[in-house]
Amino acid sequence: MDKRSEQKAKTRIKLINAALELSSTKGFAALSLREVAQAAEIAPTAFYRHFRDMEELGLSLVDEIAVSLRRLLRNARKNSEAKDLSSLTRFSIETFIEYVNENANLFRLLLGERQGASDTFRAALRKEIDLFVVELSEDLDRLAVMQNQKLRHSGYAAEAIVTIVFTIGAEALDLPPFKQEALKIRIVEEVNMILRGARETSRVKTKR
Amino acid sequence: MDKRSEQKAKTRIKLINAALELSSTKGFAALSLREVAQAAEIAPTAFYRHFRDMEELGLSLVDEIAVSLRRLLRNARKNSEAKDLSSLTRFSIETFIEYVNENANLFRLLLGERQGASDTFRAALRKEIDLFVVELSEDLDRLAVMQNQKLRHSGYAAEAIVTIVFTIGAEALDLPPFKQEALKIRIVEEVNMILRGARETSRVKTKR
DNA sequence: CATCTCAGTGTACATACGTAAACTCACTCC
DNA sequence: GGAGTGAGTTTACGTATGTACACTGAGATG
Repeated sequence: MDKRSEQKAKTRIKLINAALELSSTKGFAALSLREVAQAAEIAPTAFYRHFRDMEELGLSLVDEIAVSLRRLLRNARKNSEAKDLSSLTRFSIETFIEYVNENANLFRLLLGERQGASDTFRAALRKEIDLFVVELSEDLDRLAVMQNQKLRHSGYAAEAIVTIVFTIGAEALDLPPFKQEALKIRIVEEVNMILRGARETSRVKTKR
Repeated sequence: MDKRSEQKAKTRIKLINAALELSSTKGFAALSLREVAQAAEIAPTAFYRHFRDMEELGLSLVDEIAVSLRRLLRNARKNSEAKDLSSLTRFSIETFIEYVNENANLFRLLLGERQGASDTFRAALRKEIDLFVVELSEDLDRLAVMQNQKLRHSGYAAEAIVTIVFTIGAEALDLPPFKQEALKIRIVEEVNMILRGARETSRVKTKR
């Protein structure tokens, strides 16, 4: 590869990381172009060689989130063979919390900017989350078949699960490791609740 | 009441509303003292007669959210007599969506600043949400008794429900009214899923 | 090798920021 | 009714912001 464009790519990454780093403490909306440039160790005006403005940088961050989420999904699937649903749930959530810890800044951005940010920004994030929900929904269906069970509207179940896991999981970010254990249990419990509720019981005990 | 402090209270409210208004588009963290003062139609330096800095204003906004949430809960309860659980769920969620629409800015702040903001800010919001969860949890218990049912860990159920309702409900903010109907159905469906999963079935079908 | 390209720099400017200080003047209070 | 109070204003400051413009110099190109 070009030595020139290689160097450019490097600074671009420096900018992205700087923005990620800074946004985790004060929120992306509060970042200034200059402070990002400074953190990336370039002159303010060099910023424009990479992005038109802060909004465009923001969209690149969303891309970053997107590939990161896909990696997460891929990893979770790879290790999900030949397990029963309950230990699979537990395992997936551990994978997830691990991911959250490793990508704290990305994750903070993902959740923090769902509200508040610009329309473009918000829409881009929504799209990524929806995609994640769809994938999980398909996994749930696949799994139900494998286990000879029926789920009703796995779509709703998936959305509910993603909402819970993402939102409660975000709290892990501010917690010391030893407290994260309790959090995991809470999440597992709640996800199981949803799965139980989604399961089509062979004969439901109706009161009347 | 004092004519003087009456006037002061009025400007204070103007400041709070201005901040609320502005924060809904760009996020609270991105607000400057000067623009809030300008929106409230006072000189920038008069801001200090009311708050030490923007952080203190923020905490007042959280207070505003707190009383607003309590009002919501009170209203929902007042109209919840003599209903079965499923229509009660539906009704509560309609009340909630109505509330969200009427307090759009407060609500955006509540959700948007859960991440991102300062520690004090975040902690204050967390406290309010937790309180809400506790109240809902008690309501669930009370209801279960009334209907002669058993719930397991209503606490988890309440947390899951609040998370779902708040997060998905927040999407209503960006939706035209005619699309909000579909959203309500989604929420109702997911909440019912959780409630079904939380219900202690008289005899659980265990595999082994 | 001469020339071109372009990521990054340095300087400059208008504008917005937070806040200190000294002020005004409608009000409260004795 | 005269003194004191305090919400709000005006002026002023040092600092940070976004961005235009002219530049440099290492690396690509023919």
